[in-house]
Amino acid sequence: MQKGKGMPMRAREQVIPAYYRLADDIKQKIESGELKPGDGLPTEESLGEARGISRMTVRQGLSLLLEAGLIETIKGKGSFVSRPCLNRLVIDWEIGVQLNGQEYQYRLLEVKVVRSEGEIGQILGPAPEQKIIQIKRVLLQQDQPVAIEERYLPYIKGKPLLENHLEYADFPEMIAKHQECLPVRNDMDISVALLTAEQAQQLGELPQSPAMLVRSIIYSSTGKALGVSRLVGHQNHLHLRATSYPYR
Amino acid sequence: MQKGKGMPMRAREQVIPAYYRLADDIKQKIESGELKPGDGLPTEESLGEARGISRMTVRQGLSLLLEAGLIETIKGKGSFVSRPCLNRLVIDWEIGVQLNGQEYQYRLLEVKVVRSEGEIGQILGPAPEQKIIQIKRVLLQQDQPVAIEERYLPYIKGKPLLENHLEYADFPEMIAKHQECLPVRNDMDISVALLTAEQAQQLGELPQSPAMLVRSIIYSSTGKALGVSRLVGHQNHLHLRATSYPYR
DNA sequence: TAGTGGTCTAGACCACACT
DNA sequence: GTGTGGTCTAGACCACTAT
Repeated sequence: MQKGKGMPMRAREQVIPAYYRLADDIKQKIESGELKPGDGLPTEESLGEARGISRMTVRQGLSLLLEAGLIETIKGKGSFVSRPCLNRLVIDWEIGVQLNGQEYQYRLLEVKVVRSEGEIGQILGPAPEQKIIQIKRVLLQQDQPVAIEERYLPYIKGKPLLENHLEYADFPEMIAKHQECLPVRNDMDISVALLTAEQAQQLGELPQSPAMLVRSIIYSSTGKALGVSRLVGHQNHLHLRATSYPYR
Repeated sequence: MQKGKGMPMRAREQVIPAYYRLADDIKQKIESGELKPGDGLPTEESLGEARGISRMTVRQGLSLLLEAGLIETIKGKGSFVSRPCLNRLVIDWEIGVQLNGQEYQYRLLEVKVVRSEGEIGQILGPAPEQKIIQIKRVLLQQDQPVAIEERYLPYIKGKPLLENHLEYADFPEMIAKHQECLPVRNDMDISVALLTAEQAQQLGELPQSPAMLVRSIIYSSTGKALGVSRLVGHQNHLHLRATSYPYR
């Protein structure tokens, strides 16, 4: 723990970079209330002079706070503490997490090639001759079925779906493997639905029971839909948790 | 529009900063497929040489791509195109947007002070003598009630709730005005619930009708709960839309 | 040992906001 | 005009990776 000659002060300080320490100090002051939303920060130059670091290094530190949404900067005026935005929320979509964090298993129900029609056909392809792969799986917790997932993706010659993908891959991963285009966007729609007779039977519920429906559409960078997934979850087992954007 | 002597080439290029143009060019190459996930980028030095800009400027550009999740950098090895993460989704929680984007109105139903008890009491305060303000509002679309919102926040002396806040402020904003601590975090839980008799009556539905329930808890930086909100939405009117993190 | 990204400097000029 | 943040340079040394 001693400094010693092999470890000069200079080096010790560099274990944590100067720009990071600056950002951390200011973050502390904001979270402790010493700096309140709307308050102005010292100028970049004076922040650097106070710590003996150059302005570029100060800016590197401030850019961290900017990314995190802790401050805003206005050219010609200065940097100011911003009010945290609590209306932008992040969902980490890992199905295991959403199922109350408990263990779960998959069981493959069905894989078949269907015609492009109905709602899914509308999304996936205007060409009516387009063939679509449909994959149905059931999610189990302690051998109890808790949700049904249907995935739809265009049938592409020479891009077979490997068995282990069918069993284990999450949807964006499966699409990345099966498609020629790179998937770059995922749009989700979360709503309440009533179980169809078939779904109810597979879940061991009564038809018309309420359930959460999560529909997900994967797009390429050109805006082409590469796949659709529909997850129908038992109301008592499927929750979605979201939290406001980092503000770390 | 001519360059003229007042507008040398140098200045014209600076309209869009060099670091931004670098980032944009690389982004194009990734989205067009010229650069695929896993591919390595040229070194920072060579990127700079090719464009006649310094390495620090190159790094500023790459940091944009890093933020956006388009690339990853590994010290000592290089920068690499990353596979976009489609499992992190963002919800912009603006109630108007969630209600199918249509116009809506609020109607205040009730404001009262209640004792801290039950689920809300558990969250808001261990002190049983703590008083809690309860605010109930109904959301209307075209004069049709579509959702009920209940807000709970600790009663704090000398921090009155102004009438216009009751009517119009969103929840984080209301808490920021009424609380001494700065709200920094919002945890949401989205689930399916059945309408109580009272809720059904207020929404003009049958009791036990399925609905979407969005519970939101606002926290301070010390982890203290500053408020709880429960939004119960009619299944046909309340959707949540989420999209994968920018990847702009 | 050579190559890479990570950190940092001490300047410079610019555009913008105030007064 | 003065002060601020935005952009940019031409170096430097470091730590890490690979060979």
